[in-house]
Amino acid sequence: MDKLSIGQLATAAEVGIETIRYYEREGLITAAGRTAGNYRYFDHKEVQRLQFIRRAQQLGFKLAECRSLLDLQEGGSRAQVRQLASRHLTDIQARIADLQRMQAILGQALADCPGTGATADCPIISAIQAGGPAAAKVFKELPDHV
Amino acid sequence: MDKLSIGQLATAAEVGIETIRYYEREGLITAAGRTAGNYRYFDHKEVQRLQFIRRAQQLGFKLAECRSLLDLQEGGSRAQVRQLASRHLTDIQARIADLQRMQAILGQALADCPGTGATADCPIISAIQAGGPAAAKVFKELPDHV
DNA sequence: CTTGACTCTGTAGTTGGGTACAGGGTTTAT
DNA sequence: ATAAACCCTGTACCCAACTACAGAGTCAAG
Repeated sequence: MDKLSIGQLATAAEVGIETIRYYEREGLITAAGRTAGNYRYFDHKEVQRLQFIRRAQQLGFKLAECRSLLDLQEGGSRAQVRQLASRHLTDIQARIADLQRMQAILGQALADCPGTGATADCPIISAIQAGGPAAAKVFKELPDHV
Repeated sequence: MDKLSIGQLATAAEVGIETIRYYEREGLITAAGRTAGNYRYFDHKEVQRLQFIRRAQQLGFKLAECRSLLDLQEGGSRAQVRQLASRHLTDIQARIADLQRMQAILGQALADCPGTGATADCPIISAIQAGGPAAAKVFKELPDHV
């Protein structure tokens, strides 16, 4: 058979069988057909498709975005791909900025903390409470996605 | 009454009533008692406690970590607080590093993309596929938490 | 004394990306 | 022929941090 069973596809693409069925339900991949006994069979190109999905996930794309990218790959414009990637990059940059703000506050609080004694007036605890010394330097309201 | 009803506490701390009941179930706050009609009542200090939780969340602490911090606040050592904060900071830094790697790949791919034409050989799509030109520069396996 | 606001418990749903069965049917190798 | 290995559907479960009811009881103002 020049087609792959679901197990062969799973092995080839290094994903779980349940994952493939899940992706099929979610519309990310499609079985080429079914055998007489109702077994799915897949084209070899689905291996590439699954690898594409994994790489896109490693770049932080959600499954829905992976689906869009796959759709665009076969019949979309570069402008559309660009827009998707660009929005995603903006989102990543926002998340970096939020994490960096947390890092700044925590790093300062840790630097201020002698590391011994009881927790009364601990600079780390203070940094969490409103107007704590470390927090006062950088504290701001956070957006929803934190 | 010098105590607060759940609704009054919710208003004062600017959280939802359901959130307070959820936090109680999770052991983050405790009602001072119950009325004859089985209504919870709370001490005013719970307002501060809820605000503490919110600030800690804004610093990226999970609820379970907030609970630990609150426990340590009343009867823990600075060393314990330090350890918790320090581990959290390490986690944040790892997440920043991952996001920055994504940013580098996507940023490069976007820079390489003219933004017009079909998606064949689109540098963004290529960056996602194995060995794409932008990806080749920086691509590595990602840890689990991405 | 009634109306409306408030609260109670308990359960289920949300998002995202799967994972884990249970209880069957199919296929393949010997 | 039969056992092992494979596959099917459907459902439920996992994480986190809530949120949304349903259906009942309670409380305060007029």
